Amino acid sequence: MRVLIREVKDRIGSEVEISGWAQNIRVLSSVLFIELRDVSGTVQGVLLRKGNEELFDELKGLPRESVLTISGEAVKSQARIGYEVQIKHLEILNRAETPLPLGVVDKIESDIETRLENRFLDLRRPEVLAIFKVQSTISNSIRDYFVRKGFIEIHSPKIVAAATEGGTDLFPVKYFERNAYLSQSPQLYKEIMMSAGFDKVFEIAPAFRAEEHNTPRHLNEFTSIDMEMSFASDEDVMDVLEDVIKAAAQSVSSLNERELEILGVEKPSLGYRFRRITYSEYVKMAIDAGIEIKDGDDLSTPVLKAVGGKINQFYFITRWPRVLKPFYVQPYDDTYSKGFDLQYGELEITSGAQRVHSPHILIDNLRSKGLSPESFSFYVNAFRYGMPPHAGWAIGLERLTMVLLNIPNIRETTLFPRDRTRVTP
RNA sequence: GCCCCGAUAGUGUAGUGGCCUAUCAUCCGAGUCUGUCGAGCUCGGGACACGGGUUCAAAUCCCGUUCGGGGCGCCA
Repeated sequence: MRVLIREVKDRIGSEVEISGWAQNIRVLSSVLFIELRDVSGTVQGVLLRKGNEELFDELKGLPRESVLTISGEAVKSQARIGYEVQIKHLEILNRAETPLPLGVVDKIESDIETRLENRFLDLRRPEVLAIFKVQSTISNSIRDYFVRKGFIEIHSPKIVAAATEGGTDLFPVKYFERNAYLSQSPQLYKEIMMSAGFDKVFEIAPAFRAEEHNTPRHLNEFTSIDMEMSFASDEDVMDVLEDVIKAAAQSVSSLNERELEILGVEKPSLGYRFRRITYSEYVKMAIDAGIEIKDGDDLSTPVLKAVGGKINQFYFITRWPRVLKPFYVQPYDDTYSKGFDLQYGELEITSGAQRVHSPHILIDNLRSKGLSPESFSFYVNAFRYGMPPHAGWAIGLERLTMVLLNIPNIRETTLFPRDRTRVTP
């Protein structure tokens, strides 16, 4: 019966059977050591030549990263971790080819490009696995939070007929005799769910953006964590967002101590209240920092770096100018809106807003953004027969993972990233 | 879309016109070593992205192609 390598230390003195990858084999004249790795950790197996000549010779020539099962007694030893497995039986399940296109335990760091080309090998590295164990905690914790608070999980269509928000480029797909697109966001659908009376919904699903960006923080396919709630304001959903982020950080701190240690990252400590800085205040801060910008300009990357780069915390930028936000964002006054972003330093993690709920304002907004209300009739109709006030936001899961683990490149927090030039693996 | 940069063994690199039948490490292979743990030691193997040009001479300079990285725009 197979046990996980992590469990071996609780079975000292008894027989164990473990399976995994032979990540390193050290051969001396009459004894050899084999480091076996599985999802839970590594342990060393040891074999004396004397009395095991045949097994010894077989293992001696085994290529690294071959998959095998070994069994034998777990014993205390002078191994670094204090115990090892004395090999009695061994079954080679699959022999790896040589040389490896990417060393799993080599002392040499490979380029991100080489690593992504051979991602299945790269993902075998404990520090890469750790990222995705943490990401699993984050998404589970957020899902758990929503379910506890009475949100309904939804699954909106990813093949859509038209641009959801305008602006962003979409990936066209052939839909039988018509043209359709991959969804850039569940925005319109989650709002329709408010009209449908679901009250509070969330969705964790891919979003697709056909922008030709080439940066360490953009993907053309990412995982969007969306929420929308009825009878709520921008302030209300900012409270929820702060709660959600703190819950996720708390879960990571308590469930992923080992992964944080492997990654050399401190437990995220979010014992502070997220600051709420209005857009206009932010512009003033930029001006004070000597940057040329005026109220009404978008916050460019250099501005966010100059101002936000000094804030090593989560904080909101609120009340954005209406002209800089999409048509569905509720006005605050003639100039400003109830749209907000959640930032960490210079990086945007979330954007959200209280939404327009009046069909008349919605139609005006669509027109003023140069969009045709007729082509959004499936959406506008939901506003005409009783749409409650509502608000919501969307977090990028990969970006949140970057921030909580202090990882500078979003490709590191994505299993198989889709960027400007990569569709395989 | 605009701008900048890069491409040398499986992997990571050295190299700035002749000293390059190309450096080092890792890796792979052979051998050696009763307990290693980044094992050690000896020997061996393996590369100048592609096409064109300049030159007596090109990994090195120029042009193009392909692929990649970064910055900006835009966004999660």
